[in-house]
Amino acid sequence: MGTTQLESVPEPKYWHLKTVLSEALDSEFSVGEILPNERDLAARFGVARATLRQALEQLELEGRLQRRRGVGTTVAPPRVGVAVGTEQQAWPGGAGDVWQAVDCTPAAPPAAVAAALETGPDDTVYTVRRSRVSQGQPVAAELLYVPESSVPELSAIDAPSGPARARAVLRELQRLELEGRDSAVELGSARADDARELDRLPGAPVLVVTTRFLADGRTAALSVATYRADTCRLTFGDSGGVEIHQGPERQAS
Amino acid sequence: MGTTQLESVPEPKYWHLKTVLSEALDSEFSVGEILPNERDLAARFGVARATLRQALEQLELEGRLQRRRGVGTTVAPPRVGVAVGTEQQAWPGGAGDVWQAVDCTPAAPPAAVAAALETGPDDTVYTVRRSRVSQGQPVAAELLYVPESSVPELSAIDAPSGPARARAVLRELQRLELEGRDSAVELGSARADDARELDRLPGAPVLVVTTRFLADGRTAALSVATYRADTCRLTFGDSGGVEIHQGPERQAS
DNA sequence: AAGTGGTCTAGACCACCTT
DNA sequence: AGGTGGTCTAGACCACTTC
Repeated sequence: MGTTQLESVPEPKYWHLKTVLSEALDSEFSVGEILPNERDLAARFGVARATLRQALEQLELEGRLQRRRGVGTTVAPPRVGVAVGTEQQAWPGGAGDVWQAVDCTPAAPPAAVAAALETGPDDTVYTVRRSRVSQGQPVAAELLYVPESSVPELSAIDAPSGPARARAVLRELQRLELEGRDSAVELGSARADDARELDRLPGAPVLVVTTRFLADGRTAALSVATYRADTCRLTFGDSGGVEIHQGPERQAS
Repeated sequence: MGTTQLESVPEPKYWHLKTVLSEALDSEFSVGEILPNERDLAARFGVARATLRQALEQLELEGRLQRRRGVGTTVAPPRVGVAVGTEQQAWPGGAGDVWQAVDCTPAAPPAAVAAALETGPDDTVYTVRRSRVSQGQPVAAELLYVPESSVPELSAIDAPSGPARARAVLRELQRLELEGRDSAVELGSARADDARELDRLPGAPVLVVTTRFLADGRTAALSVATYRADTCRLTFGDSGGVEIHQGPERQAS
């Protein structure tokens, strides 16, 4: 009879909430502004705090919000574009490299890395830790695996301490002729150590960029770089990359 | 005195749970195998269902699990690598294109797209919907925006219906000389229509690849492609890209 | 000390798929 | 009809930051 079936697929509350909040962010808030706390927001929308949090989580995943424990929830600035494709058609550590070497330890790598490097289980592989900063914020942490066979001239005496040894390894790498690289991007969640370096909680969503450096017809080095997914837009290709953002952007006073 | 402060930073339950489950997946389960249901698993580990779900969500985000309402939770196969960088240094729709045209509607695009295309608010822009299938599974949905000025010879009479008109637009595009492209990758969540096409729920995590096609010194077309983040590894560069996976892989019987 | 977001619980009901 | 995952509630306590 008269029971017209509108809303045959009822929208979940948190989904509708997300839409409402998203529009409010565009029209009523400025970048950097602090939102009301979760308990107040939940009460205002008449939902449980867990439901509100589900909406906030999505908005944070999309880079619209930033939440910090003990502080509050703020409107996030647009994502920063970080170049990962070109601009560095060279070895890590070459001219114009945006990475900063942290330290370097010789150790047997994880099994999956050893397989990709085609090294035996007992071959030593240098693990270089590097970090990348953009606009004052840490955006990525990297583990660069360099098998000993790629830097045969390196002697342990060259550099006793952390960052110095890392730079020595990178310098030795330049002696090889780079034949090509290929990369892959996938979604992951931050390990505890990466999370600390990226100023996020463990499990935060990250974009994992795995790059293989080819020389001498084999994989001469392998980089696993972990980018903050909430704040970064990875750009590839000729120039900067496209920025598609949703609404008006204003600056907090 | 004796109260040695181990575990000064107590690990959250869901995080520990995730680790335990992850190891169990490596050693005791095969790809495609069905896990016990959430209520049983929660009881077995002595936690609330919500806590268990927090762990499962992370594992799904990392591509280790696949959950389907009404069915159950299964062990996911390794992510498929999908090439997005090279292999198609040509216009969309050219030889070897892996995309399948769905339909095409002339309409005013979203404001953000119009800005990137540098078109006026009243210029008509063809919106071509395409989909990409890999190994029998839908992996991506694309919206390709082509301003009318990029396909001046196109007449509406050429192709009355959906897919045919889409192909006509792509064909006209080939007449321009492609000068370059640049792309950006970022994390997003699936809109309702994309989610339906990707066989996921709305809000599912996706990798959004935005590509600008340059010709005549301007942006001649703009592609916004939405890839399933749980099942895809985007590869760029010379060859296939590296696969780093955690543990042993077996096949379900 | 007070206020914030992060974790956790023990329930309830719903939408979807299989049988 | 019965079982699955998805949504939602109303609380509680904890970790962290700021005052």
